[in-house]
Amino acid sequence: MMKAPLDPRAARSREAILTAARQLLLAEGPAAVTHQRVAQVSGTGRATVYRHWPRAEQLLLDVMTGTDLPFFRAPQSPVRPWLHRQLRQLADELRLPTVAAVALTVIQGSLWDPGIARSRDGMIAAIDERIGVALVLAERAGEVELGASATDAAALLVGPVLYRTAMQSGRVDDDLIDRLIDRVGTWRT
Amino acid sequence: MMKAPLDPRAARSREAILTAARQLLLAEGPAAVTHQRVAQVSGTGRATVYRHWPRAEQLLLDVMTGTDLPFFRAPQSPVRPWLHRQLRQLADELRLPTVAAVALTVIQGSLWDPGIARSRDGMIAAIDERIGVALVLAERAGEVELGASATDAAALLVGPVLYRTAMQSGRVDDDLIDRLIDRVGTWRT
DNA sequence: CTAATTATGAGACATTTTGTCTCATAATTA
DNA sequence: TAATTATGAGACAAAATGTCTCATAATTAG
Repeated sequence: MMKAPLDPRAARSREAILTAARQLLLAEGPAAVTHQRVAQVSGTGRATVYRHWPRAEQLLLDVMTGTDLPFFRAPQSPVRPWLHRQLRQLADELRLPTVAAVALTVIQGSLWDPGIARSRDGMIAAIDERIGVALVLAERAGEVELGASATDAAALLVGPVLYRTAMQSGRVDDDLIDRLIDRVGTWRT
Repeated sequence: MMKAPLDPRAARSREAILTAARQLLLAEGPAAVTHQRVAQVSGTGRATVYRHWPRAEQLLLDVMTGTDLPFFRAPQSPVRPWLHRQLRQLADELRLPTVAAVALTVIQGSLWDPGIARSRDGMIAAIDERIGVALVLAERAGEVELGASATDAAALLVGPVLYRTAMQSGRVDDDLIDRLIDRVGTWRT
């Protein structure tokens, strides 16, 4: 990506606007992310918000894609404890209002907004692929014998975490994480 | 619940409004459920919509609670095939835009609207409890030896289905369902 | 250092939306 | 048949939306 050498004033405005929009999404939900309120909160002029993002929905999308969720990066051997740490981090972050708001807004927004749907597909594909890479790594090291494809494994691991945090609004304890990992294949250790 | 003997005109309006609101939620998302648009689509007067639901968010909530999801009702013995059928039905329904829209709007809306949060808690508690009843039934029949609590079992069963349909936007095949059921305990059959 | 460029905030402006009325009318009920 | 009541149409003020212009200040080019 070529980033055009941006005028520092524009960069400042852009950043202030994105921050305010994120703040509004957090506090009051996506419906609160309007040009007017973002202008108020960010301290910028209303026209400036319109200049940078003519449509509010695009701003919201940028807020969400801007908050990238760094999960399951850089697998380490042995894979099991690494996977446990990643799932723990995922569970912990999903309890943070910031992350939950972005994640659930992406999930729901994909139903009607193709742009958001693409964003979601990107995130999910990344997660699925990273989990796949990690599990293959574990299998090559003789650490596990896989019982599911990468996408199935991702569903088996992440699905329950999501359900527990977003639906049951409860904590994911380490026992549950262990149980999830157990059921993705047969571990030799 | 005492239902006040309602004027047929009011009942008709109410029904038309709810239908239109559901339709709008489906087609364009919760942001489209405004008094004005609902009035247009339903063919009722704008004032009538305001009379019945002074706040649009309340109307949206009624739309969602009105669409009740009849899952995991009335467990049958043997439990395993019944559980399989229920999960299949859940997966199939979650692929319907109607159900997905309501479900995901509830999930996301609970972050900011306490009323929606209560609604979600009710749904989830019902599902968890029904799954729990079914699994205890199976255990008493010697069909399975449980390896998880009711809420854990619900997360293990429903979580992956939700992740596969809502996030990976893919089909839940019967093999996956079997695998899910397998991992909720040790089955004797 | 100076001059040209450019993003900004303030605000004007027409348009649309929102929320609250009133009122004549038609459906319902007593 | 007469009284009640929900409705649609529309008036109305207030707020929000989207698009302008313009003077100003920050930035950049020369």
